[in-house]
Amino acid sequence: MSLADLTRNAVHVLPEGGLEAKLALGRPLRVKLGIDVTSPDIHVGRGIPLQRMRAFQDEGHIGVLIIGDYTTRIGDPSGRSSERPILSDEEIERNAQTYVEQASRILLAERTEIRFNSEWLAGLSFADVIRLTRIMTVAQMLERDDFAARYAGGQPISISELLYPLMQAYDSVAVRADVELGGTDQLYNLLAGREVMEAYGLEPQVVLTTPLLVSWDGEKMSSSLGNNIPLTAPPEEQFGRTMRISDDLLPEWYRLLREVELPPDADPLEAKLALARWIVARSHGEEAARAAEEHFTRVVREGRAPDEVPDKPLPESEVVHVPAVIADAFGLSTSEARRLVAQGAVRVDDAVVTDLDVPRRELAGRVLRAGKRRFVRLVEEPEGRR
RNA sequence: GCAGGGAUUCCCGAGUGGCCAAAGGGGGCGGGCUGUAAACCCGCUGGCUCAGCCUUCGGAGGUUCGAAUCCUCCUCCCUGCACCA
Repeated sequence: MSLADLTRNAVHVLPEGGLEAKLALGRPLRVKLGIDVTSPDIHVGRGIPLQRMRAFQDEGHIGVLIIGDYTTRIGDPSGRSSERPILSDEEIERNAQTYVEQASRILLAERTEIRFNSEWLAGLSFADVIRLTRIMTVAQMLERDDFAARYAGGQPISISELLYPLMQAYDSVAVRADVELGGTDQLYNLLAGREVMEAYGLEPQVVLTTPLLVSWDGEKMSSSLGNNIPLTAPPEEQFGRTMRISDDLLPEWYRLLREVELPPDADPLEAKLALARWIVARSHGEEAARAAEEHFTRVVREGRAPDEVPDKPLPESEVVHVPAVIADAFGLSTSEARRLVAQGAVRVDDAVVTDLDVPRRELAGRVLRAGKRRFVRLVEEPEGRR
């Protein structure tokens, strides 16, 4: 029974029988999951392996969360056609710090061990690195799909990128992992971990992969594509983004995220709303989920202004140049703002604005709206002044 | 090292002296429609208080009345050859 929980939704559990053997050891297993810090967000898709880690924790095992602060300096090329940008130390540091908090929305804190891989990677000597590189061959590396594709397509592959799987594999050595979790795109790296562990005289880890979550655009969820739902995004944002998925993604999302089957006769709208509530509630609690749904109903379904609209002081002049106000209030260029006006997307208290210049008295105290989701209340008094 | 090819607006990708703020697609934004921030249809998509002006086509110079387009140098990428104790 517990084995089924541990491997729910798993795509690969390798080698065959390996997990059973590990469990038979009768001690808490060390279950590793490495995460890169290239982006400041962990999204719900990346939360899937975290959910697996949680399942292990619920059975008394230890989750070892590895923050790839050092590996990020190289950039994992998995599934990418080009090298990731190298982040500055400050950015890496800033991202890493928020990860623990984000992951805690899913993990059991008391059974989580958090490690930064700079802890051991930074101290390796050149000779140590050479020893590591001897374990695998170029041909083995080029077997990896994305490397193979890039090589065949004449795309550049830097030597440092080839080192990535080895570094990640060495993490497994350093933390003595029993099991390593990851998305299916990580299969190669996880298996490399087995090989490297063996070369260092350790019992190789068991590899468990989970499916990649397909987002509303049909692509795998990814922070760099912008089709993601971050675990720490504001409630309304999480809710709205969830509502973007098409109905036929619902069964998959139910299975992978909620870990239940969507009843075949379920009403799509109700099911999607329930899913959105669940996602928000996991991150922010029931109350926030309720508020997010209310916001969605009001703003998106009914097209009305939300309860809380931020204030925006009007400029001093008698006649107000609307594009300038829009640009300033919503962080757009005045050209973009002009286009919005030209397209009839700008309203003041539900009346469509057609003039670029409007007398100040017709604006004061009213709600300015640009498009469906941008609202601001125009006020007389500049903030912080009296 | 040698020889070719390449770098275009957020991305991909046309454009090879004026008709170019630059085709087309993607993405994004907006409007319509909708249970939906889905799908679909239509429009917009460098900046600027905008019938005009200003700044873009890897970088720096140059030719020309006029350059993304021609020339020189530089940077980066790709391919082939050479190298391979």
